[in-house]
Amino acid sequence: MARKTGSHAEITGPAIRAAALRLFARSGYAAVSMREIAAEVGVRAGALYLYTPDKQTLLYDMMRDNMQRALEAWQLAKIDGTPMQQLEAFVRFHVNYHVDRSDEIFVAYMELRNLTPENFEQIEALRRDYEGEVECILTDGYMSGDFKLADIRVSTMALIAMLNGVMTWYREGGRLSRVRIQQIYWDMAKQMVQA
Amino acid sequence: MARKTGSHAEITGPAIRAAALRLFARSGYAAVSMREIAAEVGVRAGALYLYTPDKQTLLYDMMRDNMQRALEAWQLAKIDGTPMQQLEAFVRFHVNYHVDRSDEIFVAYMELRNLTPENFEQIEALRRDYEGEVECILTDGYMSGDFKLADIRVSTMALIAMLNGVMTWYREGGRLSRVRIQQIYWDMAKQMVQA
DNA sequence: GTCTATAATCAGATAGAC
DNA sequence: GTCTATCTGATTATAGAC
Repeated sequence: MARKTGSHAEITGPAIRAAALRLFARSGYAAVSMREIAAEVGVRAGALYLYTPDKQTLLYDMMRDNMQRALEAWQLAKIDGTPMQQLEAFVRFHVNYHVDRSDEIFVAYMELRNLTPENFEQIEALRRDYEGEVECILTDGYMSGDFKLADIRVSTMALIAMLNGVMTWYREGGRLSRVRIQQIYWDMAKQMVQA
Repeated sequence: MARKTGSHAEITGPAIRAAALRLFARSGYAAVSMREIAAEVGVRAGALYLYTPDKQTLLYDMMRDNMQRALEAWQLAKIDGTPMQQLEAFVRFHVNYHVDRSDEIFVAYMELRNLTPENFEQIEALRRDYEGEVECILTDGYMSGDFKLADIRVSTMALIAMLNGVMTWYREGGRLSRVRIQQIYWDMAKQMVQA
């Protein structure tokens, strides 16, 4: 990995973000030093500051980009249709996205408390946008009588929490295929909301 | 809080554990210094080492005690009966316990990666014991035909993840009473497993 | 049992050479 | 664009006074 002096802006920038993501996901933001990130990339710690003003901004930019990417991906995946069809699209999207990008999602959930108050507000707003998408679907289904829910807000939190669980246990090449896992979670979600 | 020299072993020990729990829950193990814990208790950092050999052991002892306390509490709360009755007892216990001791549970989930490998193994074993209790109930219900589950293992993870969600949003004095929250989660859990 | 003082190390971040 | 060297301050943990 070690490398001599030279210009590699195009690869070093993304490499830093990738290394930081991997290390933050594994050990947590506070436990990872700038020197560790640099070593993973193959540069010295000082070189990192050509790409980020400080460690906090490195975390914040990463989380903001990840949340925005997730929101954009959902905007592309969402469909028109009945509340039940919309919910199925969401469950399948969410499970798939969490399996594909578990480090990003893991950091987005675990490192909220390591953001400065101002940065936290920004990320929290994006997170609420994402939650709002689910709450809209559940509200539509509740109003139309398609869903039976004791409490829309709690159901939203419960559904998301249930689905998020997949990222804590899923490992590539495990017992269950991605499609099978999608199907299992969709079966459970359907039962949770059914009228 | 500040206090002069004197002997207060009976109160300082518990005070350290309480302060560490609160601070670890709020900011994370790696982001909390021994000085911060000491300041919260009203002593100097050196005094902490009369009560713990090091910071890692402080975390490990706390997590082990918390997991064991949770397991013991469940042993007292669990009942005989049909799988459905046993599941109801578990859901109500779990939600109640998470609401009552959210800091303990939060630390137990968030700080696993800050344990040394040996300590992690111990805590992980206790966590698996707890999960095993749920998996047993679901297996019984599946075998008897009371529950309809696509995959017992995934259902176990999904149920626990869904219930754990309560600790991320519940706040004392909020919109919903504890009994109401128990009921809502039990309704959702029941729908998730119903045949 | 707690304090003060300190050792030893490591953190984030910057300056200037190449 | 990266490195070496360094600044400044914080960290865990210990030793010895009281």
